[in-house]
Amino acid sequence: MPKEPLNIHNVATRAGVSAATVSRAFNFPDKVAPATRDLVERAARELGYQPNASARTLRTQRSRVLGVVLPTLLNPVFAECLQGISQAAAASGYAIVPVMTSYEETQEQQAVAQLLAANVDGMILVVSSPSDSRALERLRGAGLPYVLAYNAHPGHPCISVDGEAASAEAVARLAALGHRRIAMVSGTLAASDRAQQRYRGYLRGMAAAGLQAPPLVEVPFVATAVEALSRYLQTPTRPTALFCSNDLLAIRSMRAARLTGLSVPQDLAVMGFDGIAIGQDLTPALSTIAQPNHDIGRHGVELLVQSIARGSPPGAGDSLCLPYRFCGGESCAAAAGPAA
Amino acid sequence: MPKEPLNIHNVATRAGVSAATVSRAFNFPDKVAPATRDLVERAARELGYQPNASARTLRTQRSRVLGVVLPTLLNPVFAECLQGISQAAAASGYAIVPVMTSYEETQEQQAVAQLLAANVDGMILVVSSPSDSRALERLRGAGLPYVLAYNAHPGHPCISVDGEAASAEAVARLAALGHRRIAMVSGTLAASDRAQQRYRGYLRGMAAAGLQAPPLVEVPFVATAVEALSRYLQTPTRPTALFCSNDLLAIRSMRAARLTGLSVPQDLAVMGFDGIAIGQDLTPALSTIAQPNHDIGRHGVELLVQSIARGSPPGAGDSLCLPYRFCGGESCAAAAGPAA
DNA sequence: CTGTTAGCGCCTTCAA
DNA sequence: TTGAAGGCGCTAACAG
Repeated sequence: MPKEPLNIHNVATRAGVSAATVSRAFNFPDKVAPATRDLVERAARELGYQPNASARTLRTQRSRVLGVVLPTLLNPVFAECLQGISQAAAASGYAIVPVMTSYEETQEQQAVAQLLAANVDGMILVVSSPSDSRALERLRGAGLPYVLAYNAHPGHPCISVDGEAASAEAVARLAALGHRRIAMVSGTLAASDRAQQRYRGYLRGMAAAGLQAPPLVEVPFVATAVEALSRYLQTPTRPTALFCSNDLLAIRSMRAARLTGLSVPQDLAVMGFDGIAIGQDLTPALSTIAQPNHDIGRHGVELLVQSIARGSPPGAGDSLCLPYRFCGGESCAAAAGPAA
Repeated sequence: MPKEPLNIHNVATRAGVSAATVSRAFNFPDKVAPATRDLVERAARELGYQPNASARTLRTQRSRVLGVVLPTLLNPVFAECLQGISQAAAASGYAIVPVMTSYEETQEQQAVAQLLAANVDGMILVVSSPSDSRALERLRGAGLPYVLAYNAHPGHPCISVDGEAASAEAVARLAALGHRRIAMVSGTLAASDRAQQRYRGYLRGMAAAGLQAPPLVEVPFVATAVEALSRYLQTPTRPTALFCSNDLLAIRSMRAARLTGLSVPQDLAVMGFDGIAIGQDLTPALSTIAQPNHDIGRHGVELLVQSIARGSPPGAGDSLCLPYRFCGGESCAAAAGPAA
């Protein structure tokens, strides 16, 4: 039983019309007589026909697919963002092709190349460093619409939050609680421009509060983060507050504190950054700078879809700086008074 | 500057050969003379040429794309699994198109229809109920290779763990700790066959331990889960141990306990199910049944890739039951002795 | 309003 | 080893 192909011709024959009419019935229902349309619709339904996306893409040069380049899904920030992208894309009739890069520049390049070959109509990317990215150069060269997410850079269209201001505010809040020894915890600083931006904000906030910033606590390896932090928290000059570059680090810091015998927030205040959902289900609930992860994805999609509709790629001028929200939580409290 | 199209013909001209030769140089490098191959490769590189995926797909009927149907990325279980899928797919030269269904059967159907039209070479799905799924019928009818993930069903190829046995074991361990009032907490039971499977295992485990199972605690809404659980934990006949249908529920249960003034694990033991990574960074670290989420995704991809290579879809006989791992954690302890 | 025609870019016989 | 030709399924001019 060699099943005959389910193409437009087949449907046309069954409906007693031409292929062109079937095509029109699908793409411009108004341009076809109601009676004919019914004929076509019935034939298509009976056969279970769906237009072939590849043929359509080949012919129209539009795939209705958006590429997404992300570091990883193991950090809920990006999972939440991708969820937002997915929903917004679906609402606009787009499919998505995500590619994970593990924070590696070479993988970013490969991802872009792969997605270009796949004929995506646009791309949303989170890169490690927009300044000198070969991947972005390539993209710009191709003239394909793209938007950066989370990254902030004057030369590219970006959906981001002002991480520097947010970090400065976070520090200010900790200072207002009476903390003076506020340390910043970060992953490898070089691996992410967000981390660097947040570090700048931290330094600014410390300066504004008239505090001296202790050395940055860099925790490069996830696997040993809790251990490293525990050791750090046992030093006699340990800080009374930690500002963490992201929520996962903040959660690990809380664990390190507990393992060290410190209670959060009484002995140690912990502030995160990102606003991942699970932070609010912990006890203590995580104090953090919440980014609108879902909306970052959504706005990225909308910017792309609009630009595709109007036929010109988004530019740096289309960048959007979304508001962040300070999320009180329970992991920060007033500093203990000096040992009286 | 009307940029000329970057097609195979163009490359051929520049290399001084025919389009067919360029095609061969890309697809069967051995079937072309080394000298000619160099010519083609150089021309392609200079032009930045990459074969057009849509045209290739149209011609060969193979897209090198796998569809993935998931409930949501907001539960880290699926994010971790998708990460595994993504890596395995990339390793085999496949791209992925994920579609989120919000646990809704109608969305599952749409997702399958959409992915079929997109010419994916195979699909990995997590559905709410395989037994009577219109989506799966459609898929089977199309003869497209597919695998279920997490779902277990004798009529379909599945990558899963024995959730019933695992649940029974979890209960046995709680019973061994001296707990007698062990309640199960679950989301909407009807929304997921996994939840039902785990509930069966719970009942079996209770029976085996000679314990009477209190009524199932169903927590349908995520937003009010902590509140509902807090109320539940204030009842005088509250259990001393909670077996939760998934880790997110377990985490919320721990928070509810704390809010109610109970400490975990001293006053209340909490056991989860899933093994999401973040559970191990909490304090107390989550005791749970860990599933190999990454590997579930990976095996799904490998099964599909193999079946595509051999030209026949996977069958129920190809199902894989992966081992789960009991993860000790810190959220379960011996039951407090009876008030002496 | 509908049909005819041509071609999107590629692969794959078939012939040379 | 290479080239020529046809067609995958669809859409968009252009006729009618």
